[in-house]
Amino acid sequence: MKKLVAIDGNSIMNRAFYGIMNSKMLMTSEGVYTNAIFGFLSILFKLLNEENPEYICVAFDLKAPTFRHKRYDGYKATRKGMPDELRMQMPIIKDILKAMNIKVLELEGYEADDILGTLAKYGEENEFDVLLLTGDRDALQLTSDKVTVRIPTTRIGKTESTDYTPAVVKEKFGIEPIEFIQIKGLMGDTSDNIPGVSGVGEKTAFSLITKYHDIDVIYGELDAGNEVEGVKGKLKEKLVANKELAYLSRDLGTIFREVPLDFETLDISKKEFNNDELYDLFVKLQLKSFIEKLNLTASENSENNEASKLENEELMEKKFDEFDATNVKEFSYYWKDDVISIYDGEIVYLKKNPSNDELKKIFENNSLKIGFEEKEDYLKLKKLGVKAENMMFDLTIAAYLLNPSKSTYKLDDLIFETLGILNDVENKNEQTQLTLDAFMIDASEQDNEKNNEKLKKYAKYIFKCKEKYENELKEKEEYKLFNEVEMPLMRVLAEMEYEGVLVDKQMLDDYSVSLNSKVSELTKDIYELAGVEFNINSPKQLGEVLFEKLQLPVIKKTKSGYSTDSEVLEKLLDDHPIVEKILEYRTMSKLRATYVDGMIPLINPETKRIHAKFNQTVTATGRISCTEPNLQNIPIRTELGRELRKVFIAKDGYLLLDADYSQVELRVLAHMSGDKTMIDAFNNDDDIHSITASQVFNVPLEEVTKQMRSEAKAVNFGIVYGISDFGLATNINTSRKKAKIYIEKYFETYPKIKEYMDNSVANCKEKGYVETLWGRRRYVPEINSNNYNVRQFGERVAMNAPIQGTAADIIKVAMVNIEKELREKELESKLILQVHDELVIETKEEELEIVKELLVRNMQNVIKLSVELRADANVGKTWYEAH
DNA sequence: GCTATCACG
DNA sequence: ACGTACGTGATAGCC
Repeated sequence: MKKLVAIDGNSIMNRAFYGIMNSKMLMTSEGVYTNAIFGFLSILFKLLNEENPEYICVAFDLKAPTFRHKRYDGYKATRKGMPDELRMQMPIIKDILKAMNIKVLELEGYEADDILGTLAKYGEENEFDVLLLTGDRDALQLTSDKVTVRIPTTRIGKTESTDYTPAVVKEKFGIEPIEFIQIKGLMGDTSDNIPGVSGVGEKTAFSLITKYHDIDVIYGELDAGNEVEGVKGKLKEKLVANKELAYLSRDLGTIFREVPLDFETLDISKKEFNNDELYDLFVKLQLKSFIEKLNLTASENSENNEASKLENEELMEKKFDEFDATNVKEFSYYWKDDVISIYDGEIVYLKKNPSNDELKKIFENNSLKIGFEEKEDYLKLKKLGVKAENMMFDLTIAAYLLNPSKSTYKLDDLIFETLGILNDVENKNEQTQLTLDAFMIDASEQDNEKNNEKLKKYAKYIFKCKEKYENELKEKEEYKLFNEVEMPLMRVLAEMEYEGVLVDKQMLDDYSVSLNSKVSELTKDIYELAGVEFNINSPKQLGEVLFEKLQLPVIKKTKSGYSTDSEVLEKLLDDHPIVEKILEYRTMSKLRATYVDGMIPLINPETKRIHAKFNQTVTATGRISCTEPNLQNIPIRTELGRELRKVFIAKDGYLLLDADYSQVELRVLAHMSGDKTMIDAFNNDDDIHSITASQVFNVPLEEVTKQMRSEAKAVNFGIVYGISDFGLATNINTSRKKAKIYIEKYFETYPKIKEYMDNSVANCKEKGYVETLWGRRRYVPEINSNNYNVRQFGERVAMNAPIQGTAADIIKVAMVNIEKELREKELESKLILQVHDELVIETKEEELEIVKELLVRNMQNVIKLSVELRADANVGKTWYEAH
């Protein structure tokens, strides 16, 4: 039997949109959402693969009113329109279906459901095996011997589904498929605003229909004045009173199966995909995985023929010996494992197992090195004794500046997005070929050859990407930031990683032992107080003990159960002695797991130092992040945690010199907003939080209490984060009303700040991005969302990113200047850490005074703002003393 | 792989 | 009526 598949396009797109939305907001770099398209196609390709139907089509609803609207004014009246993020994906999916040569059916006056019903009927009458794909349970009424309804079960990341045959329907719902319309008649449908019989819900409807199968039977008996078993009292009254509505609802809920489709001319047979059109669409939508999955290729006929040319043109190759870096102004390279490929814009060179001398020939010269993740190369070379020069165009960093919100910057993705080339499509095809031929040709030899070809292409594509990126950076006025801040900083970060920070391993080991004994003691106490042994680290088990066994009041819930975070535990302190122990346990076990046991294996046995990674392309705001380990979140707020800083020490003859900015973000805000009151406060060297408190709480400066200052501080922070009354209220534990008054007062005190914030939001709405003082951009597509929460988030981002980002710019410039001056003055002190507003230098004792002056001066003189930048320095043998 | 928690600026 | 403070990373538990 031939297979016919009919899909409810609206319903599946809807499912896909909400199904994938939470996991990741898929969209192209220009802000075109693709999550529903991605989900729809994932489901569609899976279906095509598994079913391989001879006939297939997709039905969509049209906006025009249907016969149901004419029948009943209220039909779908309460339905909200689809969100813009989904709406914009509808025409695109239709274009894709067209390129796939899959028939799209839309008929004025009918819903997709009706088209599915009509096709199903046609299929039944003409001996087809019909499969209906929809997310809507209403379609279950269509199942029959020949018609199966498939409903995807929305699971994030997976496309699973349930197939409904009449047997499955009977088993799950206890009724025949066609009886679903009777159910509709009784219970209606809130989402479509079908009334049903008021007061009759799911339970009653199913029990009545299981027994009587048809509302005609029920009303027949009732009209005849007979007793109907199970229909008494209130229920009987309601059924009688709402008879008309019941019949209307049944009609509305009945899928119409006589849609005027001309089956004579309708061609829904499955055809070949149009490679060129699909390729172009997927390139535009940046949906690389589908190009891979379908083995689509760039073609000369496609819109993207530039990509196809680039991909197919012959590469001129010369022997590596003929490469002379001093002869070219720039070249790109790709270095993987033991092979390095080089492209100078015309000629490609390949070198296997380069010697140190050969590496020097490549990298120790003045020509511009264009690469991918150059920091890693710089470090690798430095460890080999090669000093890379003019390594000043890194694709990752360029791509990051152009869009800092991406989660990864993989080379294949960058090539795909900028050049429209999918780098390993060919490779995939050939790989299957290769296994077949393996017994005839030396596979590894061929493998190597393929690999070399790929490496050469990488070098070329990196060169081509650079041209585009350079232009784009210039267009967006981010080139100076790239060339004068980020690229020089890359080297500074590499040097910092190379240096690392010295750790007192003995002290760390001792700390581990003492924490171990404290943790086991606490564990014992907790078990005793709970009267049961359980895993204290499991929030689930802990929740059961606290809130079920011990009956403590539930303060807050999480998605999966009781919340047991420190905020909740603080509130329960007086209710049970176990709470204090748990809080202490948490502190200790956090210290042990993350900062002691987690850190020990990261000490390099040769240098005795921790060489953490400083990442330059992670944060959306321009800050640096730090991993393996994260040295930017070493405890300081509690004395116990702070002790840990004693293990970070300076080597013999050296000291740790630590300087941090005072209130950079607020100073940046004062400058960018131009608020005179705040500028004056900073320039008078006043305590900004106290000044704020005195204004907001309406008291003279001398009468500001600690409590008031602390709350004013929270308001200042809140302002920087893009304040809301709710957020401030939870933070300082007060009412929303009071928080609102504080904010109003704040804006009265600093009127220009209010103006600046409003302006940031308005500007972002118009341009789609915000920028820092150095022109660093962050795109904020959320700001035009129809979803209130998403939009609010966008607005906060628009307020916060320029401030946090400008502060990041400032310290980055300082770092570049500091490293440069240290180098030029041939000092032996080295920058080793950055913690957002703090820098640490391991400084030679004899150099201390020079370096201290140099450090503070460079931090303060980054830029002349309308407020002074202030940095304060401290010295010590350990980080504990220095900060 | 996701969730909850907690460490920092 | 609804739920939000901004930016990160590491660990443990759990599916």
